[in-house]
Amino acid sequence: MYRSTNCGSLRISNVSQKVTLAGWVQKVRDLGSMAFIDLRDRYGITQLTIGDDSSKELKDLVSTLGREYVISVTGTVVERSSKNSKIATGDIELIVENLTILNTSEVPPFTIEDESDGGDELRMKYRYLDLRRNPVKNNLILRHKMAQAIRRYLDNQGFLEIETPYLIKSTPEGARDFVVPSRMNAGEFYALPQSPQTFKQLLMVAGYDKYFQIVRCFRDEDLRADRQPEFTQIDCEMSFVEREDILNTFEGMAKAMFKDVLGQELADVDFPRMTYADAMEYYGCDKPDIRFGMKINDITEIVKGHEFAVFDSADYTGAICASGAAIYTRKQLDALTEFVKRPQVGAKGLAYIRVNNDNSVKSSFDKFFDEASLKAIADKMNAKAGDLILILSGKKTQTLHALCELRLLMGKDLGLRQSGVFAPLWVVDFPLLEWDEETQRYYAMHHPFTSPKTEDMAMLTTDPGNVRAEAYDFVINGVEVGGGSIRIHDREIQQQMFKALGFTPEAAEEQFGFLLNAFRYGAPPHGGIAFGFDRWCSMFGGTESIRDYIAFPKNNSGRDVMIDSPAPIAQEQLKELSLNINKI
RNA sequence: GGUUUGGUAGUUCAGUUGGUUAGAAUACAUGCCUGUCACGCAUGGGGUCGCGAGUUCGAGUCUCGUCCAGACCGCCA
Repeated sequence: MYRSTNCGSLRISNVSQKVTLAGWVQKVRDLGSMAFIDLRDRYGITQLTIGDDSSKELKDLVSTLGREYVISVTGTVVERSSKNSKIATGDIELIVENLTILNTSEVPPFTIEDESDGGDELRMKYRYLDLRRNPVKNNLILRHKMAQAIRRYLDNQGFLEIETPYLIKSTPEGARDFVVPSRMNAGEFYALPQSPQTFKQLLMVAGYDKYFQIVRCFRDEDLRADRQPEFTQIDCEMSFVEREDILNTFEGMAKAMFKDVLGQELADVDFPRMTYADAMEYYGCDKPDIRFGMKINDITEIVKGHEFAVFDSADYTGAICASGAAIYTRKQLDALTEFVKRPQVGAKGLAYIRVNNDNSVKSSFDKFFDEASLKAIADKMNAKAGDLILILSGKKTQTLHALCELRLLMGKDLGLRQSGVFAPLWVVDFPLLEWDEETQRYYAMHHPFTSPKTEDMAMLTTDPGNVRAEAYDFVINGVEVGGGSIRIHDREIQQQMFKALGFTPEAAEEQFGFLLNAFRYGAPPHGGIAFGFDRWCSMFGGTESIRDYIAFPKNNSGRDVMIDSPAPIAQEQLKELSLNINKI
């Protein structure tokens, strides 16, 4: 027998029991005639004690132990004379009577402790060692709990978990596909799904009116801290529903997660709703962090006419009011200016009005504005003594984007974006289409199966750019956690939609004929939502990188540095697949 | 594709204006140590300064190229 219990379970009530433990040697503290071993497994750490009355054989064996050796020990549980309150088993220790080395270990390349000395790359290369560490292990436990909470909730609501295929067909819309060559069909390729979108809609046609799946999805796009080429979605779809039914169902799921996983009771809280238009106007982006206010004010008109060319010539001037930031020094303001001028943010410069404690005002453009005019701006923005108004000017879209970034930075600076505080939000009424300058055509903002809002339907042919979609995003703390829509279930409208997207009827038929066909046979009204599971985990776990919540993630370049993939394949394999590599 | 930061001992890092034998901590090894739990003390080994070229009497340090890694922009229906 390797073990009778685990390293996290023994307590004072187990004293005098004879037990067998197995695990990894975390640390040996050899004091000469006696020694202590911290034995670790998934469940915790138990201290093993080799007393001065132990046999020479046992002491010699202990002296050969190194970090991460796998051992099995038998002994008696005793109460410690000096207890350790830092670990759950700290009241007891095991007096070792018998010790077996099950396997040795080389010295690991980094310390396997909560605060490891290993850098990211090294920990990824030896991920199986990294996974032994508590912080990573706890993240995977959190992920497991979340998956269980989701399945419990959706099962209770009558949802069926149904698997959909991974080997499907490439489509030109959306992200780049990962493709898989077919050996039996030379020159033809499967694509890995970016999402099971069309399949879940077909399940609705088939009458499975409540479907979900915790499913891997694939997108061949550049990575980020919160983006992996393969990631997991909580994919859901329902029939005979309107938007409200979906939002209510999944608000319920979110609340169940908050309760089951974080112990936060939100049953009586209604998640706020915000239109896309308002989100853009007041927060400069479609996924606002509403843990704090600091809304964007449009001051384009009231700052014109003071002979200040920057404002007078601007398409748009917007401002935010940072409470209590009037104390910012010249150096800090310069740093903010540098921040907004970075190409990623894209502003030309930064103007400010400081409302001093005596209510006098001072601005970076005093030359053009008298005190009364500055006060008028401050009043419009409800600025109080001690506040700092930050102003950006330029083209509306870019300026709002820059204001959004600036607002988030100020929120962080002023401590308004606390971890552990969660501000969920529904953003609704997204535009249906997005104009692309480069290709001179419309693209579906969500996807081509999204239903226009009924009242905007008529504009689909006359003014497609202003059609709103029955689409919604679920946002927590400025992170897009999920998104979905009511789908088109009418063949005619779906064809109109493809037409608006520039598909010829033939192309639409070739790409999505199976769906259009299905719509001939009694497709019910339906809609759904998909949540980024990895992101939601990292949100609840309190970190920004989703890599910490994936057992074996890929690095910035899409590589798995542990197994060293992707990798070339053998000439014979290429031949079997009828492929020639033509490296440019 | 672009912006930016970094690459020096097993690991995390320091390294001045270009100047003698490249340091610290930790890890590791050996010895001592009876209550440790970041054990302590002593001793010791350990370096292609990412790679290549250039400038120079002399390059870890400066220049160019290149590779790798991180963050961000584009991209991600």
